[in-house]
Order: sequence, then structure tokens, then C-alpha cells
Amino acid sequence: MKQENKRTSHQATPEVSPAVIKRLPRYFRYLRELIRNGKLRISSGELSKMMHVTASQIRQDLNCFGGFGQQGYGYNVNYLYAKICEILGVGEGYTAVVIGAGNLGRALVRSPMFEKRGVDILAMFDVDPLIIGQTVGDVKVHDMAELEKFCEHHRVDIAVLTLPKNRLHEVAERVNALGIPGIWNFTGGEPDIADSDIVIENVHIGDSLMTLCYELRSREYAAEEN
Amino acid sequence: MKQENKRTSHQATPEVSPAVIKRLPRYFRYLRELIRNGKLRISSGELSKMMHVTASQIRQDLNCFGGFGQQGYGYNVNYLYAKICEILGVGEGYTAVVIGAGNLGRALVRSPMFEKRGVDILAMFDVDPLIIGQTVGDVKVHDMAELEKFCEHHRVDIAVLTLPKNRLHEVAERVNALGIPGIWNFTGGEPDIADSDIVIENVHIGDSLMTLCYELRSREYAAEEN
DNA sequence: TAGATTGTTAATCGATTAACAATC
DNA sequence: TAGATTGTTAATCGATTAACAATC
Repeated sequence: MKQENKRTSHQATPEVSPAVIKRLPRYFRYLRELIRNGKLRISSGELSKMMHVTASQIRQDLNCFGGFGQQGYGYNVNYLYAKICEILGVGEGYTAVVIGAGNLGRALVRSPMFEKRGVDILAMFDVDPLIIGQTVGDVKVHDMAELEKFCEHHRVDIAVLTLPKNRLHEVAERVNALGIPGIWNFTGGEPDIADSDIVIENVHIGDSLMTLCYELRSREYAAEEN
Repeated sequence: MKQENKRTSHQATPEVSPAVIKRLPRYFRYLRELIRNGKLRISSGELSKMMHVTASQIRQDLNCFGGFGQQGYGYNVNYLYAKICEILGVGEGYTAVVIGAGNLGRALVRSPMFEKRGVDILAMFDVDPLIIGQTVGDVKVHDMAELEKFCEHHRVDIAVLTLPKNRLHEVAERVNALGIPGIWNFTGGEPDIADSDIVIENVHIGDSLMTLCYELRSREYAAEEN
């Protein structure tokens, strides 16, 4: 029973490896750039040079989702982009609310990131009376107390959490109770919501800074060895 | 010549695998929390439950850098934290400048992230005359034209790039020419600086959003199958 | 000493790369 | 047709897990 999952006809999600999934957004970005530059077709070899990965990996990755190329020709850039978008849910019309209207929340809302990926920010929420009622870009900041009411009238797919870590657990529970299926978590904490199949994506920007520091430090040592 | 790198006595950086390095900041975070909670000792088994990874992995990871534990006892939390900090360069006194004083740059400067990791933000730079001279937190915004002069008087380890993508290449070249050894790049582009061993860490927050969307979409499919 | 838990080796698993037949 | 490049299988490589002897 467990062994027969080799792509039966309508298994829509044939369990693609996490390593491949993590690379998809990068293909998305490079394909956008190719389109912007008016490029119509590309081979795995050419793309491999641009992206600094092997051509083999590109072909393997894409083939997890189907044969998007054509032998002897390569890949049609627009078609491939459309497929990647489809896989990543761009164009599904996902919606988001941002909970926490501090510096980070505001910076996110003002960035073109969501729009580029087809995610619509419906509203922001905060507890600070001085902030409630303000507008960030063209997004209104609501009273956090009205989150439940808001969700009665709007389908929300993603809750973006940019609030202080100490309120994370409480808010995550509320979000989960509302049936919002996804959390994009910037608080620095890592919520554990029992008995829920909510999707949580934790962002730890600081981890990236530390990786950089680690590398700096290694170089120092390497330099000392001479 | 290439094959003899199996930990000769003073090879200070014995080539730890990238997978391990990526996990170090997470240990850093959890250890801070343990300290905050007053925990003095922890076993790999206990930590494994907290972090949702195998105890085996924890022991393997830590042993890449030395035997930090004690048989029959576990790990001394404070000692382990000190070691991880040392490995990650916390306490090296690294310094940074933030180039681009827009929403993201300001949000970063105001966050406690740098301080927590022992990185000191010396200054911000921007090209907008309306912004130059302002203060963000306690960091002053300088004219971008004065970057070179500033670096004559200060040792800068990291350039945090939060400027528009179209200026990335130009600025990255300037940063490189100044001998700044590290770039923390938020522009969305991926700079290619030839003939340089500058360390570049690219941050693509949007990639994480897309991974979340991918997961949401998979769940939808899974739900449809019933 | 007995119990616990590390450090470390060996076994397994997964991901990447190489190679090439299929085919446009 | 000849040339190019994919799709896909097989080989390699690296990372994770399991197991257990060392030892506190």
C-alpha cells in the first residue's frame, strides 16, 4: 500500500523532494528576467551558466513536474514561466493579511513582493490605537480585535505575522481557529500548533546574517594561515 | 596537493559541510532561549525534542567543531552557547553599514537583530537629499557620495544592501573596491563580482512566500482527492 | 558501581551529477 | 538528414540516521 505511489494517473502532487521545491522560486526569478530581456527560448545549458547550477539539475528539477522542453530546441521561456507559476500557485489569487503594523510589516506591505507573486494584501491589523486607522500604501490598518469579524467577510489564505514574539502563540492560535490555511511567520519564534494541518513558513532573516559572519570568520582564519 | 586536507593540525577551518553550517544559527537561537529560561544543562535527546530534529544529528553537528559535551551528562548550556557564538563570530565585533535607507533598510536598522548577534551598525547611506541627514534609531543617514570617505576612517566588515536592484551592480563594485569583505544583499538581484573573494549572502524573502504558496496549493490538491 | 549520554563509526537514505538513448 | 538538446536511467556523492563502544 505504501509502495505504489509511483505517479498513478491522478495523484496531483507526486511528492516532489523538498530540495527541488526550494529551488523553484529561483527559477521563477530567472525566468522573469529572461522574459524582461525579451528572450524567447533557452536551453538547460545556457540557463545553467546564468544560474551557476548544472544543466543536469535543471532538467531533473523541471522533469519532476512534466516535460516542459523539446529535444533539440530547449525550453520556451514564456511557456516554462507559465508552468512554474502554475506550480507555485501564482495566479491562484491567494490573499493575505499582515498582523503587526510595525517597521517590518509596513516595509513588507510597501514592497512589490506580494504583487509580483499574485498575492493580494487585504488588510493590516495592530493593537496600537495610534496606528489603527492609518493607511500603509493602500492598505488599511484595522484593530486586531476585529480580525475575526474581518475573516467572516473575506477569504484569507495567508496570515503574515510581524508582531512581537511574545504574542506569537496567542495570535497563531487565533489564526488557526479562523481556518486560515497558511502562516508566514517573521516573529523569530517557531509556533507549535497541535492538531492542525496549517502550513507554517518561518522566516529567520538573522540566520542569514550569521551565515555571512561565519564565512567572514572562516576567511580570516584562511588568511592567517599564510 | 588537493587531496591532503584531512584536518592537519592547524587547519583552523576543517571544511564543515554547508548543511551543518546552515543549521548553526538555529542552535544559537534555541540556546539563547534555554539560557533565558535558566536551563543549565541539556542532552541531545532533550534538545532534539525541542527542535524537532534527531539527537543523532545534533551530536554529529556539534562534533564537527569539537567535543562540547560530556558523556553521561549532556551539554552545559552556557558553555555550548559560548562555543556556538565563537564559531559564528558573535563577539568578533563585526561592523556594518546599511546602503539604502528605504523602508526595508530602516526596518532592519531598528530591529534588535544586529545587536543580538554582536554586529554594530555604523551608518546608513542614501542618495535621496530628503533622507540624507536623518537619523534612524540612533544611526545617521549619510550621503552615498561619502561612502569612500567614511570607509577611510572606519573599518567596515559588512555592507547591507537595501537599495533598488538596478543600482546593485554599481554599488557592489564600489563596496568591493573598498575592500569590504562581506555583502548582505537584499536587492533581489544576484551580483557577480569577478576576481574577488568577497563573501556575498543573498536574501530572497519572496522565495519563502512562494514556498508557502506551493504548500498551500499542494494541500488544495490533497483535499480534492477525497 | 550502575545509569546515562556522548563521540564516532557504519549503514541507510536522498540528492546530485554523468551519460546517453530518444527525438525534435 | 545532421545537429542539438531533452528526458531519463545509472553512478556518484553527500548527508542523515542508527548503533554502540567509550566514558563520565
